Amino acid sequence: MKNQIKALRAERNWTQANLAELLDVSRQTVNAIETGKFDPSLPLAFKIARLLERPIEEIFED
Amino acid sequence: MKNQIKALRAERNWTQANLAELLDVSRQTVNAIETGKFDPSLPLAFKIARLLERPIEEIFED
DNA sequence: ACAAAATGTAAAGCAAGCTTGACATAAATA
DNA sequence: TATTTATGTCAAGCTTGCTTTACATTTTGT
Repeated sequence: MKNQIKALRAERNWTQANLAELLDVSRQTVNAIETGKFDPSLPLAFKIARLLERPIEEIFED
Repeated sequence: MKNQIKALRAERNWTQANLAELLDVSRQTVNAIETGKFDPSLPLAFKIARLLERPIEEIFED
């Protein structure tokens, strides 16, 4: 599953570490999701969508 | 995380087994999600949303 | 060029998602 | 009422999501 996290994060000038802290997960988790190593859980996807102010379907693509 | 799967499924007169087959997961998985035992993975949430013709955010609530 | 910050990656371990098989209870129907 | 269909639940096992620690590489800034 692809996603637009890296681009949306960059728009905000957030580092992976910044985003990780806001999401309350580890930096490695953010990196792994961005680089497509795995998909976030549904609750984490909701948190990401809220922070990046986009519907889940706009951030993630199946 | 709560969800509206049971109601949306009922609208369509689908059994848990019907939905499970359409989603390509086990009946127990559908049951567990409906009864709140656990949340679906993000890919499964996408499948559910497509089948039930609603955005993820309308089906699931954090 | 150099140092610092950011990103990528790996291993080991625990938690959550999902499987199959089996059985109990509830709801629908003949 | 009796039988079938639907739902709930449990256990054991496998896979995936996420953690911490650690280190290598790339990018940024002086």
